[in-house]
Amino acid sequence: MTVPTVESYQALTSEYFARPTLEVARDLIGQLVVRCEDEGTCLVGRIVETEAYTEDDPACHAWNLREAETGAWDPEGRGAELFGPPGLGYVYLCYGVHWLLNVVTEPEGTCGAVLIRAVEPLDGIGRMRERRSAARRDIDLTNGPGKLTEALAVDDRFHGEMLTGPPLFFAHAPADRDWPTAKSPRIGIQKATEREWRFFIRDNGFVSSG
DNA sequence: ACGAGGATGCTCT
DNA sequence: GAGCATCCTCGTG
Repeated sequence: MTVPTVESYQALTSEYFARPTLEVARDLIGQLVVRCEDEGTCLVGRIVETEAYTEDDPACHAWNLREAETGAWDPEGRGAELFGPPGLGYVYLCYGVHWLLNVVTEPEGTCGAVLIRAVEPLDGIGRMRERRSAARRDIDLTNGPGKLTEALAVDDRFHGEMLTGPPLFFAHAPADRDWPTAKSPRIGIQKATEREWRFFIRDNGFVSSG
């Protein structure tokens, strides 16, 4: 049994994320999240659920941050990082308890991000179990946005960092399989609930229950 | 299986 | 003080 190393993975580049947010959110389904730890070994999960957040979106943290007249945005306002370079990490504390992992999309100067809501553990499951002591079953290791950050040791260290290389990055799946992908309204929000901006692999047990 | 309620910290009113 | 892009525990069936 070989332990996967960083060299095994082809990272998704900043150019990959410099596209329309909905496109990126859908394309990320089936791709990998790679979290490198000491000695070059990695925790790896397959992305099975995402959500899109855009500038024209009342549910987005940076909604209304741009001034209509000048086109500028308040760099100190909440969510200003969402205007940053594609591939940037946007990690924030939810309900004062859980870190949630987003990756910034669209060209720099345009607001957008994809929330990673669930992954399927592929490698490093033993270490995920250690971190997720509350998970009774393996199915509960990473089937939610706050759960996967705990399992993968993701916190605000990655807020404002580029996620295009180690120690935390996204990567092409080895075999580009076509997963049966479905969409639905986003989970846990009160605004713009009619938009079907959540994407997930149909019948995958690691998708969050909502 | 399923639902209620609490934890906990940051932002904005 | 209210509102959150959530999760866990502990009740009841």
